[in-house]
Amino acid sequence: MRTEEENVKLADLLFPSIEETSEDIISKYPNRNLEQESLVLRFAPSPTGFVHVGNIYTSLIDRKLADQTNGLCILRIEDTDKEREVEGGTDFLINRLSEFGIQFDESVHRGDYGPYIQSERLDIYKTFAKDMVRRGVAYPCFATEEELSEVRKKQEELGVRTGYYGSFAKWRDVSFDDIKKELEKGSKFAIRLYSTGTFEKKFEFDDEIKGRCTFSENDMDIVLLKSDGYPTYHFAHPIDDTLMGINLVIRTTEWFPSVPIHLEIFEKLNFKKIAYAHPSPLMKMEGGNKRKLSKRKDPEADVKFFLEKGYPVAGIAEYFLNIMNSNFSDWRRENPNLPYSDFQLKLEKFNRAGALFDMVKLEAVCRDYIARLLATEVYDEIFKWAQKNDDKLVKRMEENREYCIKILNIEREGAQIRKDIVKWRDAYDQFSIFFDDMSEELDTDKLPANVEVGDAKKIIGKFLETYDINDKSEEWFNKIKGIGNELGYTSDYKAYKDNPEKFKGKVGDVAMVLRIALTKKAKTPDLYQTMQVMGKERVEERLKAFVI
RNA sequence: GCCGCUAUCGUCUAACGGUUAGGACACAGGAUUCUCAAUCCUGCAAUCUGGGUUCAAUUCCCAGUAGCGGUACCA
Repeated sequence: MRTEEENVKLADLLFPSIEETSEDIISKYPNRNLEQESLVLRFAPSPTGFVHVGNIYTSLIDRKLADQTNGLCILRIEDTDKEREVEGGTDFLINRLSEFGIQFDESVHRGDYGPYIQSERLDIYKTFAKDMVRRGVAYPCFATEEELSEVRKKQEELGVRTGYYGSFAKWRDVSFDDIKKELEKGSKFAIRLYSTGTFEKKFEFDDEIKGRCTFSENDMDIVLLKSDGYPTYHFAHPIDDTLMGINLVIRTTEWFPSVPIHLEIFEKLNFKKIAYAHPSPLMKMEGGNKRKLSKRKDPEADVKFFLEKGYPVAGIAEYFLNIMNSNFSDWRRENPNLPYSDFQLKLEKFNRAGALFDMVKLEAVCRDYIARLLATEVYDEIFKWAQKNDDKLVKRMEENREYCIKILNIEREGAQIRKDIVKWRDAYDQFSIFFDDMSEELDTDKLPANVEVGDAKKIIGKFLETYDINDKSEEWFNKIKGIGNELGYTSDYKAYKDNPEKFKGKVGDVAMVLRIALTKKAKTPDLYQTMQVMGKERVEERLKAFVI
């Protein structure tokens, strides 16, 4: 047991270089001048050089809630684990986030409540740690890694909870002199919380997503400051979020069990508590079990996957919104033309279990999203994607802007909207039939089985004789019917169905011949529109080549 | 092991204690059509198990089971 005076002496002994007090620091972070309902949120990732889809999911919640309440969304870099840190990780992260349209009001290079990188805040944490030692609510611990794992082993054998608590907390009540002696030996120390909780005591707590929950009080003397001088998450979180004026902490459920620890630290720091919301992470089904989307096993866990393939970031956001608040899809149906930012996200509507990440549904949402766009907008998006992924495509699109827009506009304006673009990479399929150098080779096996190659050439020959680009759709089709009837391909489907043997085929076969002669493909958009977009010259050229 | 959270069609989910348990995606069939897509119609398909409470339970309570998370000088 140490006296109050001894604790004051101990604090100075432990942190001789820290001269500021915690009050000094707090005074540098004035209250934010915001409306009461405005939320100040923070997205606080570690710069590991990898951006997980879950990061996009979570940061979207932060950004959205801040926007909805005229609040602020802050980026804070949590680089306190030197083992996992990657060079350039922070810039990489910021760039990736911005590719997904996530911007921050305060970030590494901007804002008055920084620094926003934890490794630049070490003195702040030390100041608070010193203050806590002085007040006897924290203490130095000299236990080595080996000693700790031995204790853990013993605890496991005994069948009791593992951890540094109660009688297992060797350095908790050591005398000032003994600590001083250890210090003089040059031993490294961590600073631990002097917990006063009782594990047997339960308390209730309200989470903004999970609702009312029951916890045991924390009784672990968890590490606040590691022996390398860096804070643990448990310590940095209350300090940073308090100083930065955060009023709602959103973080995934892996933090949920640590709530009692954090609440106790808030108390010992004399800080006002901050509301929490713990959304569940995105899951994946494997062998009948759910698991978190894994960096190693799932390519789609890395946002690079979506960026490279060109999934529309707004579509991804809409899919996430769907998972967060399932009423989003109803809202979308009622408001097809509003941006998703108009949707009111509600924390209380979040699902409490983990949702499975469903690529099929994601693609359906992306498809619908793109279907709502104008051809020019689709062009712009594909172009932006190509600038990062395909120089040849950029060139092609620049040189053929109007042509490309016309292509993308096929079956887009009007009641019938094609939904065959899911991602920008699908542009290749859209463009390929319209550019000679992207075209496939002719494969006569694709012709309908009942049409001889000779007949096919006859069909095309006859078509060329009467082809007029100025024909309206109806006239155009009448000509095809006429050619068919002349050669024994009926346009009377009923008659054909009743007596197929009386005919060589039906008009559909004739149209198919034209389709293949023109595009080399059996599946294309509306043929009439396709020909209108291609233009007279290209159509005639391709058809003539087929006849030869 | 201990602590906590969760449990409705294959998936995401909706349902003041009273509903033929609703929708979306997927799937199957049909209509339409020059192919494909789109569109429209139809179909398939769910309250984890067992106890309570109640006139009445998907809903409230308890237990079990399962899944998830935590149990670090990682975040």
